[in-house]
Parts: sequence; C-alpha cells; structure tokens
Amino acid sequence: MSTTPDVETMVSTVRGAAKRVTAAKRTVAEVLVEAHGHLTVDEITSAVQRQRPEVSPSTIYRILEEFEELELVVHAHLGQPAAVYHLAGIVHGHLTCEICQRTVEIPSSHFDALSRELLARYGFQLDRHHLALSGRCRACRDAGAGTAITSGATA
Amino acid sequence: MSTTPDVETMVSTVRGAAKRVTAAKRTVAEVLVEAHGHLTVDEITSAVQRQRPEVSPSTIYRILEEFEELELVVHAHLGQPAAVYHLAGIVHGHLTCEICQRTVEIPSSHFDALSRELLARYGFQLDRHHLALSGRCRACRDAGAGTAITSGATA
DNA sequence: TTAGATGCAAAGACTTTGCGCACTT
DNA sequence: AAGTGCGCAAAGTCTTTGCATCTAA
Repeated sequence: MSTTPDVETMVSTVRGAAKRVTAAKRTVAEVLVEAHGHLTVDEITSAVQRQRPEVSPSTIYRILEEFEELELVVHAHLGQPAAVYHLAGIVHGHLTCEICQRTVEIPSSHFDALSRELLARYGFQLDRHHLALSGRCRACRDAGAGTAITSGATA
Repeated sequence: MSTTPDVETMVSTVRGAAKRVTAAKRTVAEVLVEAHGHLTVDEITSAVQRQRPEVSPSTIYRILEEFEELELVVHAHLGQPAAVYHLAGIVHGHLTCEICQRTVEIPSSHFDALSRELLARYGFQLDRHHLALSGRCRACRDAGAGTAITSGATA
C-alpha cells in the first residue's frame, strides 16, 4: 500500500482530490521523484526554478503542504532548522550526526521492537515517517569531536 | 556521573569555567531547576522576567548556549519549531503527539536495545539527550484524528 | 466561466549578532 | 582596573499569509 509514488501517480492523486494539476506541482513532483535523499524546501525550490524560474518559495511550501495532506510526501526535522521532504512510501528512519550533520537512512524495521513497546506501555503509536535520531557517526567518533568534516557535505 | 544539577552546582560550574556568575545566569539556573518538564526559550524568558524584567531574550539564548557547553542543560526539538531546554542529567526520551502536541517523557532505557543495534550495525552512537519521537498518543487515537484537544495544552 | 493556484511582498516565529555600557572578578 | 556579559535593536533564517492575477477544468 505504500509504494513509492511516481510522477503520474502523484498527478492522478492530485486530480483525484479535486485539486488542480499545475506546472509547478508537476515540477515539484518530478524533483521529488528524481531526488534520492531528502531535500530542504530551498533545495526543492532551486531545482524547480532551474526549469521554472518564476515559481516562488511560497508556492513550494503550499504544494508540499498539499502533497503531504495527500500522503504523497512526508517531512522530517533533522539536525538543522529547515525541514526536509521526501516521497512517502520510502519509509525509513534517519540517523543524523550532530557533528558533521550527515544523515544516514536506515530501515524502519529497526524500530519494530521499540514501536511495540511504546504502544503497549504508553498507548503511543510511533509515526514511522518522522523517525529522526541524533548522535555521532562512526567517522566523527573516530576523529574525536571537532576535526570531523573530512570528505563531503550533507548526504 | 550525570545527576541533575542544582543551582549551586550550576553556579560553581560556571565559575569553574572562568565565566562570570551574573544575576541573569543565576535566575535562569533557578528557573530550570524549579521547572519539571522542558521549557521553551519563551517560557524561560517569561519566568526569568517575572523576577528580572530587564533580562532580554537574547541574553537567555546566550546563557542557555553557555549552559549547554558546560553540559548543564540540553535541548531537544519536539514537534514545534521552538526548541525546548531542560537540565542535563534528566536523561529521558520524548514522545510528542503530533495531534495534540503533548509530550510525554519516558525512561531512556526503552532505547537500550535500539541503541546497541545502531552502534553495532552503523557505528552510530545514539545521543540519549536528544531522543524525540513523534506519533499519536492514546487519547488522540481514541478520539480519531481531528477532535483531539479535549483537556489541556502543552504539558 | 469560475474557483483554485500562483507570484510577489509583507508579516511572523524563532534565533543570532553588533555595539556600547554595566557589572563581575 | 580590566574585560566579560548584558540590554537593546537590528538582522537573519525559515515559514506563513494576503491579495490581485492567472489558469486549469
């Protein structure tokens, strides 16, 4: 039921919800489908503007909000202030290193036991789309805090 | 090693770090010690200003930053954009309901197994001070999304 | 045709920064 | 006395909102 949507599916969903299919929406959908990791609104905006320079950030926000209501995308808050978005259906957890800020995606199955425990003990239904944990990645731990950013930037 | 600090301990730590002990810092320390849950900067500011109206938010930010460097406090990002702060030593996880925004604190022991798994599998050292998960609390699940805010506000 | 979507600009929430004076040491 | 820390105000980042216009249906 939660397979990664493609552009056509997304377009159909929008249409099916009695919303309008616009060029901006189509482009955002394309960008999200082509992107592999998570993208900030800024990144999405830049990518969209490469094709359609007139599209404004506020429109991106509105489109993402709509896509989220339609359960086409989900967002998460990782280490940085700006939220990141990715397609729904790619259900996974995020491990963000608080030193180098890099994020690793891990299968959400790692959360199975915890999830069951939280439900049983607290009646709390874990949202598997928003799983974000912070800590220190191996590289930064090895480097001993501080001298961490060796190879790249955000993944 | 990580017992909850009291005001005196905090003051000593500040002094020991060759930082100055000011009225504002003392008041922030008091507020944090007296508070039981986590507080936003806004809440801390209001509480501090009740005693010292001249203290400005920017000072609170600077003091919290210093306290965090001294490992006296930690902050976490729960559902809302504003970060929340609490004393270090109160190591626990946070479960935030994405409907009613209420947060429950749970013992971090729930994360033991997951923590071991992440370390073994990814070399990722989970930061037990920043544990924040979102999902739906029992009340909101029972109420069936939407009609959720029945009793109170943020805990 | 007509209501939803967009673009632009302004406002809003949260946080950071610059600067000169006050206060701790 | 010396220099850190503070108050105030301005700027910065991320996000939301208002409104006139445009456009998908």
